[in-house]
Amino acid sequence: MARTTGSHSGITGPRVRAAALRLFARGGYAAVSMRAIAAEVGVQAGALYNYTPDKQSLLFDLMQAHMTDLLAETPSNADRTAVQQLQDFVAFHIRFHADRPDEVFIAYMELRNLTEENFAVIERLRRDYEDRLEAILRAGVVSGDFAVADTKIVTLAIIAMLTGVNTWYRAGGRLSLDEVVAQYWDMVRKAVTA
Amino acid sequence: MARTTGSHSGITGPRVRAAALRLFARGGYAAVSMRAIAAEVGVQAGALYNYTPDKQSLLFDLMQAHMTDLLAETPSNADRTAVQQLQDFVAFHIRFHADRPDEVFIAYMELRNLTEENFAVIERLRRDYEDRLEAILRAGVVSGDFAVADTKIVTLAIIAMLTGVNTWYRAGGRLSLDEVVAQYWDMVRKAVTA
DNA sequence: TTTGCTTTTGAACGCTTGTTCATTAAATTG
DNA sequence: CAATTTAATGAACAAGCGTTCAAAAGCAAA
Repeated sequence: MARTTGSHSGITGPRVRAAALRLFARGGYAAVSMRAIAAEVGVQAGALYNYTPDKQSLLFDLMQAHMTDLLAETPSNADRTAVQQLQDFVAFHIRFHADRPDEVFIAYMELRNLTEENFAVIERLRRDYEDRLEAILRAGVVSGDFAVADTKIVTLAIIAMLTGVNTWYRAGGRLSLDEVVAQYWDMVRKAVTA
Repeated sequence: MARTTGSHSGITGPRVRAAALRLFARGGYAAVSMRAIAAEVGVQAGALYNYTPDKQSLLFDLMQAHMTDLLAETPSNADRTAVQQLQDFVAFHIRFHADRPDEVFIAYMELRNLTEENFAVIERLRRDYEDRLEAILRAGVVSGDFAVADTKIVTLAIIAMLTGVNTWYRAGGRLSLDEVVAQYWDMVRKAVTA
């Protein structure tokens, strides 16, 4: 037999990406075989190559889509004060990442499994995101609201702290996301306030 | 030929662990073959099994040694105030981790490549370390020096922030380690102070 | 119902994987 | 120098890897 009953175009593609996302996040890119992804989809390994040229592209496309979404949804309202913009950023970062644990995990853990060219693309997007936060911090320093000696370090420190939420936060746990956001905002605000 | 000229007992073992450490940190556990480790040592793959029962033990032993060292060297001076102890902890964490980038990378990235039993051991050591910091924070809350709503969250937030230093700090870079420690201590102090 | 297109199968390709072991050579001991 | 111990080789094992492709089967349009 070949084509199985009920198989349709347009549905297998997304299922391949979803399976790769789940399995890469769970076991790591190098440890997940194309046959394992195919099994998750319910298909033979050869069929995957109708939807991706190779395994590397599967990883890269997932990471690029994630970073592009992240940048597209990052709030930027120049009418608000630096303090307000920082608060918006903290809330956005925590919520966006909490919604996409698998994507976040892959984006941070599988960088070294990208080819050189693909890595450069993702790295650039990551820097763009960091620059959004650093711009807010610089504006706050200029306005006198923030007292930070080195905006680059504080940028990286804040992002590391916020992203760390994903290592322990689980929906339905002890704390609501609102409470988490409030507590992290409290720490960030105090850490940067003059 | 078998045993090569100049080969000695007692020297290959450490070299195997050092090679595994370097290569695991660089390429990831799953992507590094026993033959690649052997080549780094300058030996054939079979010889590795004089020094480790299998690949998994190689990874586990590296992680366990790292976590055990970390706990053994964590400062704990009950004579000092909570603020002083927190400052000691921040300085220690940054310096200890900056000295061991490969070990740190592996300890955070390769957890999912441990067997269930091995994972439980490492996870326990990690929690012990977190508990050290949380104890300091609780003492500071009791003494009135710290104002933190949830010591567990703040513990995880601080550790994530401090460990993030390893993603960008390089010896001989723009900032000295003293400056890095001073800036992070400034942020941590402000974030937790009443 | 036949034709043509799309999608999947299943086998095959060459290569790499972790691990074992009889053999051999170097180092050590007496 | 001879006997013994230690350590490394190199071939072999079965299994799994990413990827390709002719053949087969389902679907859509006529």
